[in-house]
Amino acid sequence: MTDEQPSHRYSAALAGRIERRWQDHWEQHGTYHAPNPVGPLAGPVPEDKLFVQDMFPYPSGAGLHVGHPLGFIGTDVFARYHRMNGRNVLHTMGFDAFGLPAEQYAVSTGQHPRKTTEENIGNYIRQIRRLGLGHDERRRISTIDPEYYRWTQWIFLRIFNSWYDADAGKARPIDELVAQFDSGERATPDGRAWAELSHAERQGVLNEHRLVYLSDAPVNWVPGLGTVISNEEVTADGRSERGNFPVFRRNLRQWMMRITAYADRLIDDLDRLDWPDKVKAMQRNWIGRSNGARVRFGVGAQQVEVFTTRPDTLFGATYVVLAPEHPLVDVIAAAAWPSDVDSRWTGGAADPGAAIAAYRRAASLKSDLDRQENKEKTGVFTGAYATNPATGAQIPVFIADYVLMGYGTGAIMAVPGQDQRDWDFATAFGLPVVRTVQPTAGFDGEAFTGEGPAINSGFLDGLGITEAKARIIDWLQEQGHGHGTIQYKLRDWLFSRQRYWGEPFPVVYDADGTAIALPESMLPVELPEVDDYSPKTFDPEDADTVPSPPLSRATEWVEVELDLGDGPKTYRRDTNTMPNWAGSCWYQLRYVDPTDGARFVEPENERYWLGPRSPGDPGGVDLYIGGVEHAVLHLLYARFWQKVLFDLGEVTGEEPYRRLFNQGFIQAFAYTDERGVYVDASEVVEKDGKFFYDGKEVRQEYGKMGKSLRNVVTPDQMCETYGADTFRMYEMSMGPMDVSRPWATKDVVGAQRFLQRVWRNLVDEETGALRVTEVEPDETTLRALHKAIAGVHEDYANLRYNTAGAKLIELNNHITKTFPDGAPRSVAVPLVQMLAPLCPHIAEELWEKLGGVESLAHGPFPVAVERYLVEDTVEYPVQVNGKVRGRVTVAADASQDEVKAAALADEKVAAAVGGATPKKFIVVPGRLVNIVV
RNA sequence: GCCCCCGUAGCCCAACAGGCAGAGGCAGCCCCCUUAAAAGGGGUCGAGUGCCGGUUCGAAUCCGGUCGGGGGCACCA
Repeated sequence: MTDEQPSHRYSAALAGRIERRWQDHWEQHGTYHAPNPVGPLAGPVPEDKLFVQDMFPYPSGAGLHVGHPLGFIGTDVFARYHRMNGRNVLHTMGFDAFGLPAEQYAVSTGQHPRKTTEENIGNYIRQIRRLGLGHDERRRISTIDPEYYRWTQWIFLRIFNSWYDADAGKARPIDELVAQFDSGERATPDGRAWAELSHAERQGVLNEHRLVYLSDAPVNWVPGLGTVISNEEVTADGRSERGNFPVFRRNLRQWMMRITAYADRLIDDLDRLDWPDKVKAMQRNWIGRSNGARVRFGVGAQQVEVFTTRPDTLFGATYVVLAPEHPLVDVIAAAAWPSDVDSRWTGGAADPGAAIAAYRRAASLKSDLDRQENKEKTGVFTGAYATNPATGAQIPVFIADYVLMGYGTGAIMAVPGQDQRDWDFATAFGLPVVRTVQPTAGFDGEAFTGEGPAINSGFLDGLGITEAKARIIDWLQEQGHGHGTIQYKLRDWLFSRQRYWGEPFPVVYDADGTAIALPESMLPVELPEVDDYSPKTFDPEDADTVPSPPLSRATEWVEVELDLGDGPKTYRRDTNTMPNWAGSCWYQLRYVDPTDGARFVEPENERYWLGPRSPGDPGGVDLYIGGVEHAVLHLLYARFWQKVLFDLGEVTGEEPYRRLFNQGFIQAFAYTDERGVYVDASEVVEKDGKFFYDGKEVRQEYGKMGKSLRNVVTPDQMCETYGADTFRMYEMSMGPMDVSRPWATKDVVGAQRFLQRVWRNLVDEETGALRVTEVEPDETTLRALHKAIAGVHEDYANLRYNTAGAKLIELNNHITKTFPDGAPRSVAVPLVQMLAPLCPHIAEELWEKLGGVESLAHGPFPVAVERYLVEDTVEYPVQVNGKVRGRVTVAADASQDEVKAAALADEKVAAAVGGATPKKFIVVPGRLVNIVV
């Protein structure tokens, strides 16, 4: 039983006592407080700083499972390593605490979401504190704190009061645009003088330029959630990421952020970031920049403009297709079919008008999912013909739902010879195919999309695709038929939600319905108390519903009398709230200056922690760790805000996160019984490769850790059973940080045994007394030690904690074997120091026992002595024709000839060579010898 | 369908820039301590790197193909 264990063995109970003690000590002494250059947190600051950040956690009511802290511990080890080496390290953690779960919980219980959210935060802090994370707890922030969201609102207003000057390539204050209109430097849309426009008219004009604007464009309406969502929150199959409800495109008046103005910079600046290629690729793909041309096709008196990335194929355009919703469809549609109309083109209708109406009706009944699953090409002829500007040919104009209104111009020129979709449509409708690129020999496919010389293309013939594109664009411009252009998939960011638990907009509407930004002095606009937190939700399938936000029912709050400069008047507040991403768009800036009441961040502090460090450096957090699931959403929005703030001179960094690292996921096995019901995974036992629960065989699955799979393991359980240091050591030993892997509780004991051995090498398990000796370690030990020091330095700096841990185990195993009477002090000390980033509590305890007076948090960290890293002698394996035949040991500085001589002198090698003259003699210095005969 | 990443002992993982396939942990096996037990101590076994081919004196590593797993995008003109 445990009471028979030596009383000072490093058990879970002892570890727990040590850990609590040091957690209290660190908190009381502010051990992890990082000084700022100026302001309330000012202190002496070394030039060498490091800002390490975890992705903003949402404080879920379920608490942490062992997968969550992987990244948190990873950043902590990195921060501790650098802190011990003398850098000023900023590491903390706050909470992204607005969001749907708290609101839904509030709806079902009637409790204020603030209450449950704060309780969850309290529990979260308790859990992460127990892990020994070295956070500067003065810098904890929470997005729901009015002192935080006042600045979220403030940034919103800065963006609202800005426009994008495409000529300057940056955002500028809206006043400067007003000045341009006022002076006549820039013409108003209808040519009237600025002074002649009414207030509402002026605001209407500015709305077209503001970086935040009100839009009536189609948005993603989710009746099942009662709110609209952004494009990024819609899944590939046209449903809401949250709740998996159907999404409908509806025209609703909503706030939009003009992120498209930054499309080029958001793509181009990816090259300046130290990010995983995968994430960069996802962002590039999402922004979707493609170079091409807009080409105008005459249709009667009208012009239909199409977008194409292959203007070089213009000579092969044999028909034109408009999206069914395209506004010109009704204008150009012929009154009657031509006499010889192909029966496949009419949809069985009597005339084009009827065919179009029927086709549109059918298309509107199809969900996005239907459209994607069924790739059979459908469409109807409009009865109209367009003129191909290159060939002069009259080509039919169709409508078809494979052309999307939302991309490009909503119209295409169809080139079946070079585009498979057009080929499919042409085949179904009996349309001609003209190849304009010579397919490679032996090509037997349909549309040819590869590289080749132009054919059937008049003055383009013989040119490669790139030259042909350039030539035709020049020609289109000369002839006035079109121009080269760049197209993006990225759309503006829908920025309003019909929810309660989010940041209110700092905007009111006057009697004309014009949006007016509140002055800074009126911030924060606080959330009002309401009786019912729920947005009105609807039948998820009912598209004909309109949002009804909870704030609209807070009538006393909505109707407000304010003096905005021209006397007290009644205004209406905006009843939307900001999306959940708003708070996380700028939180690294607030970590830097969490208590600043005068500014969102003091410029000097921003420059120190987040500014560029060298010419061309975009600035930003030095290491940002989180899951890859935010590759597009959060990371794109945050980059956008940062760039706006940079343009406006509010910050010096052009990018928020200089270096990004995606940690892997910890997954876990789950088990189902014969009914397919999940059973408690912790009760399952393995026998001969089969799994049993309660004596009955169960089936093993593998997946995310979660309540529904009944396979959750919590850090609390691990701390209880093994201690936080053991848990940290194990998580970091499981593999490289970026690799996903299965959780295995049974393996944790390995980490605990290691710490027990370290403890035992330094401390008498019976008495608790230090058993470190003053003996001088032998040469072999010193070599092992310094090799470990050199390796551990490199591993920590490169996030290779698994190998760093292995090197520490190796060194400790050496001590165990070599010094049964206790570790020599000169080895024990660096061992403890090197252990500290991974297992800070036990390291502090041992450091104190060794006589350390100051916490080990700020070092020292051992430095390897070069002399012990170079070997005196080297053992070379000697290969003959690639097979190892013998080994020779020579002096490390032996010349190649000496190595050769030694190799040939070896009996076994000589036998293998057999007296033949070597054809080749390879000596890889320090590595091996290979003799080719 | 297109793009990206990954396949090394029973399991999790190492291997600098191509150079003896093994650092570390779990499990297994043996021994010690123990009335007994293990979250104790000591020791030990174990793969030729998914498969096929190429380059090379030499390939886990580079190249081509193939199979398997994971992820992203998907009628974006």
